[in-house]
Amino acid sequence: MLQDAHISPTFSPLYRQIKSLILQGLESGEWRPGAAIPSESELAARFGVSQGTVRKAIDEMAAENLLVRRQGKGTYVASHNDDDPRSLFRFLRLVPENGKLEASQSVPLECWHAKAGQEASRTLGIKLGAPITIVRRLLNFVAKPVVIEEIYLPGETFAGLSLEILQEYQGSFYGLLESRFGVRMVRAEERLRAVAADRTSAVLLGVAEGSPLLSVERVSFTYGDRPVEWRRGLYSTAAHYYLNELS
Amino acid sequence: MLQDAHISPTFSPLYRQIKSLILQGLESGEWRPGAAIPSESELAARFGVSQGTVRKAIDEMAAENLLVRRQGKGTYVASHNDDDPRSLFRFLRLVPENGKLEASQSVPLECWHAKAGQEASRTLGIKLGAPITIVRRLLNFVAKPVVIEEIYLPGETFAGLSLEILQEYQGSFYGLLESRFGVRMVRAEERLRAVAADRTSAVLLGVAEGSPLLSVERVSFTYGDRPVEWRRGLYSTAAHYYLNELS
DNA sequence: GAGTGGTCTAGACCACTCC
DNA sequence: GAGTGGTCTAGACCACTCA
Repeated sequence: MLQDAHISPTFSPLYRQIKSLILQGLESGEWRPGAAIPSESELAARFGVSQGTVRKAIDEMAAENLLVRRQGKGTYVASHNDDDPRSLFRFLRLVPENGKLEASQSVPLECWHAKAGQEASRTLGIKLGAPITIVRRLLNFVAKPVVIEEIYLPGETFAGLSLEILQEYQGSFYGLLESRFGVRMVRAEERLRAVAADRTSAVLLGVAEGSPLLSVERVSFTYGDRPVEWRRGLYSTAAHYYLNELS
Repeated sequence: MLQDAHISPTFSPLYRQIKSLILQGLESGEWRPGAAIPSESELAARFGVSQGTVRKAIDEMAAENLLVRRQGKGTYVASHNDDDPRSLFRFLRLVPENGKLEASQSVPLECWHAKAGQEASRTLGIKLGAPITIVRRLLNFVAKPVVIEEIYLPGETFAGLSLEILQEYQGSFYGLLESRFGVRMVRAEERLRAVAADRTSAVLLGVAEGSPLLSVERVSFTYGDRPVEWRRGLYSTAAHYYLNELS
């Protein structure tokens, strides 16, 4: 039975308890990304609350991009593998200057294994010296390289990731992590700076050494605000810009 | 009387009609920023709908940062002049490297009047040659200059804006535009690029000429997605970074 | 036509704020 | 204690999807 909503002292409304119960279902893998969760009335019966209460819980989770409602069909676990093109660009804010929506193409360059240094262990919340996997890749827009990134992943969570897997996979990087390792990225923080291009980056991006690049450092989180990815990208903003909506 | 919600073909639910009615009250200035709007039950009576329907309309507007709910007190028109420090930093995403929340201090340098060129007229949605006001200013963090910006405003909307007014005013720039000109910024789009510092910017920011700076171009919108501000800033990201939350 | 989410209602009670 | 927003319920009906 559910805790009575009105006892307190740490008052938590019923719909939030329902929310965390649904969240448990997501974390435990009971409902996988892309799959449908039970209908509102079914959940209401299971949890012993009214449909309106379940509705409010789901509403909040839909607003947080954890669930996706589809009228007439059902409620689904949000996924990076769905057909909605927006979910592809939800984390990549780079837009071509001419406005056209170009498909970006990922070119994995390297993938190797290492031990977590101080910075990696701190940002990923793992032990110093714990295994990590590092991916180096290029992002092309219309066959021209625009982004070079290095991605740091906790080795235990993504054991078995290799260059071959990256090259084979059709779809987005987060789609791969989701379908192959069952880890779904829910939100991320990006820190942006302007930096000068070093020699190797300049060559890869086809710009002059020392020319200004946009440095984008990202930490991504899965359910429960657990950090599971740390990456640093260098963006060439000669023909593209980073678009951000403030509200 | 309200349009019946179930006639269609362009079906618009009742609560959205209520929403646009409340929006009218905001645009017309019936309820000014910082002031309280009528209670839910009062609005329900006025519009001839149930309280739940008004509630849903207000919920959406609160999610869009147009209104602010305060339990036990009432619902208020969102303002850049409230005491909540978050509303100050809602549009300035620059964060010091050391993590401490520093107060930024604005130093107006110049304020002059001109005629809108092609770019200004297009982004601000005004006629070519229409009057515009241009503000040039520095942003200091702990007495050190970190940002230099130029702000383009439609002259008719902000008639009378001068350097003296800018220097006198205590509070944020958007707070000034709001209390003095009755224009509230609701959302904005920012386009970021990495650029090399030109001579004058380098001097003002205390960096070497040619060193990388973050160029931030912003278009801000008031109610009804009407653009009313265009600005370009150059951010020194030596000791600060631009923080963005992706979700 | 059955099942899903979406809207709308009316009413009860709770939590918070202020007088 | 009166007034506000916040939660929860139960029930009706609508819009959409799919078979």
